[in-house]
Amino acid sequence: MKRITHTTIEVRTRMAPSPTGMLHIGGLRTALYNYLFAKQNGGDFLLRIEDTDRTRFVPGATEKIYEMLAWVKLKFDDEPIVQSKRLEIYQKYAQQLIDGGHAYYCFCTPEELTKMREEQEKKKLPPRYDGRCRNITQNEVASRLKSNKSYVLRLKTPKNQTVEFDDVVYGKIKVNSNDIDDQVLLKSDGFPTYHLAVIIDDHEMKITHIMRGEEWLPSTPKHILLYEALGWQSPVYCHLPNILGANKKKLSKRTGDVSVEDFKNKGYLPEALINYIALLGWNPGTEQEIFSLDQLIKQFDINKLHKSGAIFDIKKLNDINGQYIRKLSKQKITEMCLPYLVETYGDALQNYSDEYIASVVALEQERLKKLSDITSSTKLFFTNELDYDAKLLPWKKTPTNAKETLLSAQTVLMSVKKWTKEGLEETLTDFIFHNKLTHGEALWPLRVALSGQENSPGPFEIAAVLGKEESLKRVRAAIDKL
RNA sequence: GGCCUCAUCGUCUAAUGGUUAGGACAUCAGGUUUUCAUCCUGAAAAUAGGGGUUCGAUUCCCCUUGGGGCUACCA
Repeated sequence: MKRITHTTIEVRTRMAPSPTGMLHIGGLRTALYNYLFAKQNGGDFLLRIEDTDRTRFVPGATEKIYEMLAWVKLKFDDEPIVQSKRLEIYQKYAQQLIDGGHAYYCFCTPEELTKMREEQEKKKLPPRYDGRCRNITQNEVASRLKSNKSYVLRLKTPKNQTVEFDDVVYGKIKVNSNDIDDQVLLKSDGFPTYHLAVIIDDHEMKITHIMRGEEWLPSTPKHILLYEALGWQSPVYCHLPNILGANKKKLSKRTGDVSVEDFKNKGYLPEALINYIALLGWNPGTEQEIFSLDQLIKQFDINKLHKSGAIFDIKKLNDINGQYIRKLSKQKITEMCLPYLVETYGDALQNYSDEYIASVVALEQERLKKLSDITSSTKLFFTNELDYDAKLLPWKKTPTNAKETLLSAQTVLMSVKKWTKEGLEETLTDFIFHNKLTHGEALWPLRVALSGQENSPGPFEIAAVLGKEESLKRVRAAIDKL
């Protein structure tokens, strides 16, 4: 296996998405590893938009990719390369391949090709181009071109030759060239296929290390052949195992959220997402699990990349995201939760002060797995009327005392001078002590009275946020229910 | 089908010839003088199977099984 030790040349990596949809988690991790490796070696991380398939092009997708990269703070160097603007370059090298006898014109129609494959399938042969256009004479080619026949360019795969390369994660890989198809290089619309474009661009961009998904592993021998045909030195290959869904298949829309934007919208922090996906296929070998981007740059080790695919586990992401959320300052977390609150409560939010909203958010901070959770747990703070079942009020251990304790608690509350969490706690524990009550029988009904919920923050916290008037109003309403 | 490839708790993983196979998430139990959450403690939980090599295999080799990827004028 190829081990990357120190690099004497400048490291240049790239991310090469195709604008056919949203940037997804797998693509982000590939980008991250490329970024980390480049940056830890003081190199460049480049971006290339692979838009050679006009039929799958999605308007706006490129912009989304930029937006998501910016969100996770993965900065790329230089201007992005856009493949659709480089057709002459691909055509120039394609000609070079033809001249060198490494590529040939193929005039087969799509119908012919389907028919060919059907026959191969019937005979249980591997579906592959049978090379029928391989030996068309130059004169014949010239005359067909003159009559404007539609054509593609195919790789002239050498026969019975071993193609081998050394992958950083998978080690030595050998393939017999007989198993390599005569891949189409230039499509009939004049656009290159991935295989042609990728080697030309990587060469011209001076990419030194290619880290890409393992789905490219089988086509790498084709790329090696092309590098040899053009007389170029091939970069270092480093194929990354796929990120898997719960079904152990490549993560896809069917397994749940895969687009980075979905995670952003749900309130995952970019730092947490980056932290988590960095761990999907790599770890430093220590017990550290929380990493900033800078720490990842320092500690990432291309030689410690795993071979097998990791299942994306939302529970673990939630845990890490929760840890990041808990570290946020009160001001920051409030800012970040505000859009979700506005979306849920709309204009009603106008009735509450900034301080009030901030203290509500602060109360929920340690409970949040993701920012969007803020909406479901804060209803009790943004309503005038609590709607709950009176059966919730009595404490399970002393169910008969609810009304009585609430009544006396009410009296005590009315006398509280320092209406703060601490003040309330002091007064009420005092009250509990003097009346020989247990905490549960006094605090459970009070907490339910204030929250209307089975689960909520504690009564002191809620009352402090709500204020004296609203708190007493709720206690009175609870007493009326009993 | 063919080619490539992978295999440690449910999940992410540590341990590359000698460990009671470690950690984290999730789960369960207990504690933190009310619930939830946080925090703390504890429990249960894995080397796919079979052959070798070796004094000794999670670790090296082979086979089997199982999984994944690719097999387009898509990337």
